[in-house]
Amino acid sequence: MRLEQMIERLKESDCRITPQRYAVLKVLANSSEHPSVESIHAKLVEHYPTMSLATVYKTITLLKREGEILELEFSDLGNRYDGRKPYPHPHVICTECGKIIDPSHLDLEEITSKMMEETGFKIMTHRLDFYGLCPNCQG
Amino acid sequence: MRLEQMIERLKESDCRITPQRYAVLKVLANSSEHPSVESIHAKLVEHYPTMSLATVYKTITLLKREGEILELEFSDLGNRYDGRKPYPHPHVICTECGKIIDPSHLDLEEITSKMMEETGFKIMTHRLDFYGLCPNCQG
DNA sequence: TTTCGTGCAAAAGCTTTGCATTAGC
DNA sequence: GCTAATGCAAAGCTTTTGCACGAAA
Repeated sequence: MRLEQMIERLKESDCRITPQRYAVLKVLANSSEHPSVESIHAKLVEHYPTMSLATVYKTITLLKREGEILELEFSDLGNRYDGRKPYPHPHVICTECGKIIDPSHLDLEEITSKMMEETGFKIMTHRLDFYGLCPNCQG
Repeated sequence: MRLEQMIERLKESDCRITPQRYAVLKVLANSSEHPSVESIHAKLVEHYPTMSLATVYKTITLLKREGEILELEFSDLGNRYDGRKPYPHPHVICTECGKIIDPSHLDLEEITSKMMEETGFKIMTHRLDFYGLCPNCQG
């Protein structure tokens, strides 16, 4: 399961599993709504009143370095995180309410090969986002 | 040509074409390297010593509202802008030197339709970025 | 016991805003 | 002349950093 995988990876890199880190990992492993740093922190402060924003940021930096989290950068919505599927996959984003969902996987292998051929780049990863209105916001 | 198109659009929206705006538009219309606000400003200060960063930001906000510019959000590289092709198109980005190029157009029509069917979203636009090493940075 | 992590507050970027001055139209 | 745009400085956000204290192994 995701939580165990994350913990395993951090231990392999000689990181300590503190209660704070465990809590952040747990939220990331169990959230499908692509939370922000702010929302992770808000959720945790209820149970760990001293939990600081800096610790959430530091844990996320750590997970990014370990490749255990996917960062989605948005200048409007702020950065959002996907701890369940830390590999590139498409997202569908509502420009009205900020909802982000994962549609079924799309295979971009072939397109990626074509891009490498055409540009000479050695492509390592990609990002594919669709923007529009979710069913609720189409009123 | 792009510059004239931008000017036309701003005039239609009753915006004044000041020397400062004209200068920003000119840079955006003629740059293929997807400049940042900072680099646009740096280029212009040489000729217009009083040109302020705020004015560049305000002009870009205006162009975004008018749909005459494409904003590419990156938390590492900072936001970058494409004034030549203000519609969605793929980008190939070097993670080493920050170079951004436009490969030939890819048709995502069919994929977009599939996404709409699957998710119920009304998709208006998209973003597709490939990340890797450009030929120069592969040493 | 030694090293690493936490949490506070301060700093750092980047972008936006308020407001008096200046300049299009 | 009326109204909008400029440019400065200040404010706002998000994210990072420094450092003393506390906790993990």
